[in-house]
Amino acid sequence: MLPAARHQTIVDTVQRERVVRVSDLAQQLGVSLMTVRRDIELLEEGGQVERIHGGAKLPGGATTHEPGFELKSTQFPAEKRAIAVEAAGMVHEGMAVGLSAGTTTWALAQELVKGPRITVVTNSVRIADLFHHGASSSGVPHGSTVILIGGERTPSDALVGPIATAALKQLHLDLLFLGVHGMDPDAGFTTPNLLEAETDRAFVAASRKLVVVADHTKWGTQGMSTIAALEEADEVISDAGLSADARRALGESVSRLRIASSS
Amino acid sequence: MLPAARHQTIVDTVQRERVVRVSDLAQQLGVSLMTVRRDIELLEEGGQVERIHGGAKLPGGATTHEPGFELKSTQFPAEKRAIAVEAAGMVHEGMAVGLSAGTTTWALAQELVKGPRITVVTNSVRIADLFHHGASSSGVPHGSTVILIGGERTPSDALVGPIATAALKQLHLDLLFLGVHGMDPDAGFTTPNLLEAETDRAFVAASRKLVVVADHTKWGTQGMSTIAALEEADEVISDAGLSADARRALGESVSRLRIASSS
DNA sequence: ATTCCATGCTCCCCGCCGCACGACACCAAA
DNA sequence: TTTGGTGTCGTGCGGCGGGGAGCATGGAAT
Repeated sequence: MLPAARHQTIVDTVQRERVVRVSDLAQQLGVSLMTVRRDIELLEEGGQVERIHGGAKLPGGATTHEPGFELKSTQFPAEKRAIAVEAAGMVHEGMAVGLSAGTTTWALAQELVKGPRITVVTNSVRIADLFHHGASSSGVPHGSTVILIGGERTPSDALVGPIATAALKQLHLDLLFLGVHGMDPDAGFTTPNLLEAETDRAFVAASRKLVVVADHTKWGTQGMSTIAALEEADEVISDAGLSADARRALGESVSRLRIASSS
Repeated sequence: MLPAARHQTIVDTVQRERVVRVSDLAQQLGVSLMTVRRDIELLEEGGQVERIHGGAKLPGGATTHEPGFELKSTQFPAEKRAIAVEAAGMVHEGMAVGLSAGTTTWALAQELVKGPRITVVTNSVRIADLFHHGASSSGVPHGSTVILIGGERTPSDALVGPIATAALKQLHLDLLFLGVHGMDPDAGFTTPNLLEAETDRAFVAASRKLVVVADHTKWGTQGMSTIAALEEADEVISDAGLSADARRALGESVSRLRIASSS
């Protein structure tokens, strides 16, 4: 195995596991402990991992948040935040707003907590938590009502399944912010999880207006399951990194394309 | 287990439970009390948790009004644990089990996590979290399926309301463990929260068998809203502190009264 | 054939962890 | 309030396991 391939494997493993021990890596890679240590030393200089006693972890204070999640949420913080701020501007007092599960919608939720009193409907436990005790920790109670849609839990902390879709059929939302894993002119808005796609479709059906929030990296990605065609979205909010191609295609398909500026 | 992984688990647990005790963490992580204390000390310097007597809590949380209050309120005394162990013995592989929200059912959930693979239906976010995260952090995934019933969130972390009751109407449970705030020969099983009582009634209706878990302090307490009459319970599990009066009254009303011994 | 370099090995050092004891905080009863 | 009891916290020491430096080996490039 080439050193470069080994390094890549180590980085991948660290990103996946958050923390790995030298001995495990050595066994997995079929090399000695010393080699792994030296690799980690190199990777640390490149800032790709952080060395700790007995192994390596992903760099930065990534350990401060929760499994697998913060990795994505810190990937493009500026862009996501900009999108969130832009999206939050669409929300007014008293509205019934839907938030699908995802890192972008989570960033949006962080903005909405600071905003006017609204009713939030979500299938993300994390987002519900944010409103629930995000409120109490900030001292002044946040008046917003949060309805958490039930169901079974996916690895990404979304609640999905027949319970969730049935609950959504009873509800009618003014506005839905949908986070997606991919958007593509052919496949439309997609997610890799079949059950989550079904729940997202129920979300879409329950809402009068669909706003997709997606940073530019989502363009061109096709998840396994389609949530909706591009044309079904009333608005798409993305960031300045979006390619000209994408802007053109989205501009033709959706009613309005907003580009959030990171300023 | 690596220190970093341990820290991560501690932070996750604190975020999930709001407060944890050193001894529980030590047991869960398989390390000594001293190690946990040292970890918490480090994490406190990083501002990720806040140290309190006997454990840790999430930082800056408005959960505390009086010093040292939190631990007491969330620890489960021997009685609750004994009840939980007794109740857990009724659960077998593959069953569909309902758990209402409450501290006693939460204690029960902690036992069930260690037990056979089952399907759990609950309206408590904390119980759902317990199964979800408890699994990943303990290394070996817990095979149980957890369905979280949706709705609006009460201060006690229960999800209630029409969404919740509608979801329960679709489900049929083998067994329901119901936690109550009070039980009384006249008022029956009660809770102070009207919405929660409604959801609990839906729980009762969805289940073939009703088991009420309640420590002896609940006897004689009348909450504002009645969930069910004493006669509706198939079993009641309480602890040795239950008065003779209570034992007689319950013995006449329910099919079976179990007293959990704290041994 | 020679040089270079990545790898593995070994010894020694150091940080981490657990145990035991004394000090202290919290709670409860008077 | 004071007093007693229980459980928690902090420190010192010893053991253990991982980290680091230097050297030997083997393969590849020159």
